Amino acid sequence: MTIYDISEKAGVSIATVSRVLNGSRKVSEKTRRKVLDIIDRYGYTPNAFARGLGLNTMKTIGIMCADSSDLYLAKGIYYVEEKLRENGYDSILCCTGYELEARAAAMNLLITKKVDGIIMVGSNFIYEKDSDNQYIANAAAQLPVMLLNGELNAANVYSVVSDDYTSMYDATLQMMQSGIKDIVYFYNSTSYSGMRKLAGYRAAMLTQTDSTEGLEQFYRGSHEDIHAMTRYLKDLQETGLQFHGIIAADDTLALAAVKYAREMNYRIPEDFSILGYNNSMLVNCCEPELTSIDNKLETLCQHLITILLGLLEGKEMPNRTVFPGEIIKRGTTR
Amino acid sequence: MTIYDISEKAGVSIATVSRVLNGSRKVSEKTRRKVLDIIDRYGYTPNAFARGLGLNTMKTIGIMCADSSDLYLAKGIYYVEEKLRENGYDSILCCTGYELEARAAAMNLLITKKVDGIIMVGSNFIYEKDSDNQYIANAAAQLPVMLLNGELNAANVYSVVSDDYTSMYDATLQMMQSGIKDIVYFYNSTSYSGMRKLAGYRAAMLTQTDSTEGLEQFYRGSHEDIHAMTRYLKDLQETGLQFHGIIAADDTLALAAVKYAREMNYRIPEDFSILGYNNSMLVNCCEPELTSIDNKLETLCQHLITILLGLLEGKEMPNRTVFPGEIIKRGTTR
DNA sequence: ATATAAGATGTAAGCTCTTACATAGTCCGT
DNA sequence: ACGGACTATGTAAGAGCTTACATCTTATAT
Repeated sequence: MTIYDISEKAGVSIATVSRVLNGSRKVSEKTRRKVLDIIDRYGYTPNAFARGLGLNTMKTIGIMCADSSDLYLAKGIYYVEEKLRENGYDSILCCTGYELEARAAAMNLLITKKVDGIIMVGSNFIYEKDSDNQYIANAAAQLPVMLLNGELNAANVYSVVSDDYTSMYDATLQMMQSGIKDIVYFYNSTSYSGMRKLAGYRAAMLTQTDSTEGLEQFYRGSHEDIHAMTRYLKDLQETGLQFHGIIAADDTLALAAVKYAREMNYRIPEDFSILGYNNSMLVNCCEPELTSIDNKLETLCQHLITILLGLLEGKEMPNRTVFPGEIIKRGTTR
Repeated sequence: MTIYDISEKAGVSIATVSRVLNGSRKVSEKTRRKVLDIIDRYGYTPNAFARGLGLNTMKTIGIMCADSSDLYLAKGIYYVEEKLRENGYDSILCCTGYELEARAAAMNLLITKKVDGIIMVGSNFIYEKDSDNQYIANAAAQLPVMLLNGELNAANVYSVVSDDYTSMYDATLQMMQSGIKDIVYFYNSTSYSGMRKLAGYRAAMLTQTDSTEGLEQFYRGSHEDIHAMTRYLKDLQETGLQFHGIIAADDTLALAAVKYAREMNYRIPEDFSILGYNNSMLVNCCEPELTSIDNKLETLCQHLITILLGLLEGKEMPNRTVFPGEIIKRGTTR
């Protein structure tokens, strides 16, 4: 069933059918009715390839993500996909893992598939080495590239980010003001936003201490393995390091911190404070419940899509928008 | 840059270029070299639409999923997507929510986009009413439909499922044999596999009790809100129902159960047993850690993809494959 | 009534590939 | 040396849509 069949049955030309299909206004109401009627009587759907060939777009956005099973990234994908579909676009998903090469390959694949734009969900690896980001800049030469919680100074690359620096700065200061000075920063990602968080922590610490040496702890293991994270903290304690607070770069790490503190028989929050990040469902999973920073993921995604759609309509759009986060106080901090 | 440009620069016809591109063997080695050389000198990539038009496929699989931010489904998407890409396919993702209408619409959209097959990740709503599944059967008339943890008796629909019934049956029996008779079944989904789990629980209970009346508790609220789940259990207790064990249909519900038991000051597992399902990262999030059933999601996904790829090559494939689960014993059961 | 503008529809070219069929070139056996 | 059987390559016809441009209607102004 093609446009020819329809045009024949409706007694009009294929151009008219095409116009009806595309909502062009140059069709009389009567003709439109007739064509629409035939179309759904015969259950015709246009061939997406042919259409793509003619229009040179298929209303599809590529989503790149290191790991769709990551709690936070999965939510990002969810919001982005939802809002795209509400606007008549759909999404090709590419989960790349964390290797640069795989990411660059995925990017090319998406471009080959003729997506109209690319959204990078999660900021991993942005900013590691400057040259490592070349693949993004290259892609941006052909289509708009949106960075959710990432940043890159290149033409046609647009960022929507949470102000992780400030959130972390404020939270750290708050914990210090509650009387804890020996706060470990526990993180597992060197992504753009990961680095911003670390910087916020560090800046706040340095307002009251000389150095954060030894306190910044980078955990390399599995992002899901709470056991291993807990063990890491125990090992750390056994090296002789004193600490009575942990600020974690995400809720999973924070949960491990809670576990550690319990095993050490610290009272939380009287003897030991813990702060998480992302305000995910995990905050309710421990006793006491986790204080965590909400970085307003849904809002970020909403804006990101608005900007992308604007770009696709040829409008000028801001190439960097920043949203504040919010500290959600619960039981693990004073 | 089109195939014409390349053919001209290489001094051959477009047919030859096309043959090189498609790995046809009817090209001399010398010509192939020459063409390949030009292609990558000019960085040419074939137009996916034109190619799709000609070949009537774009090596793309549609993935349907109710909620990509669900812990379990997200993992499913992850595995499926990974294995597809390893085999040269990529994926269009549609998150539909749980409404039938939205699911049917998403299905049509995928078909319109000319995907080569559809994978339904998670079994929600399959089997609710028979007529509700018509949209799946219809889609299957046009392309293979794969059900991960779902089932439907229709042509060209293939299932790969975990044997949830048996897992749940065994686990329930085991808990009863440990001495607990008043076990609540705590669930929140009427999906196919949800129903199978329930049936397993029920069958096991009925080997030792007359009825499970009042013990099967269907929770309707948010799938992430542990507070609400805990409250639900408290309310239940306040109605006067006696229970000293909870078997939950997923780990989130089980975590709420742990929380409930702690708040009631039960000792776990001495006074109170809890079983989770999915063996997700959540099992480490409580004290004691959660006994949970592992339904081998990665294995399921691997087989599902193998079957799909087989079908796409025109092979005969089994339309139903079942894998056993495994009870992973931890601290919440005796 | 006539010229003109506006609106509706049709014609045909174009988008970039794939591939059946035609042709040209090679090699073999007799 | 010639017909036949290959192999390598080219030609041209699709594949199903969009859209600029041409044409035909109809309404409007004079």
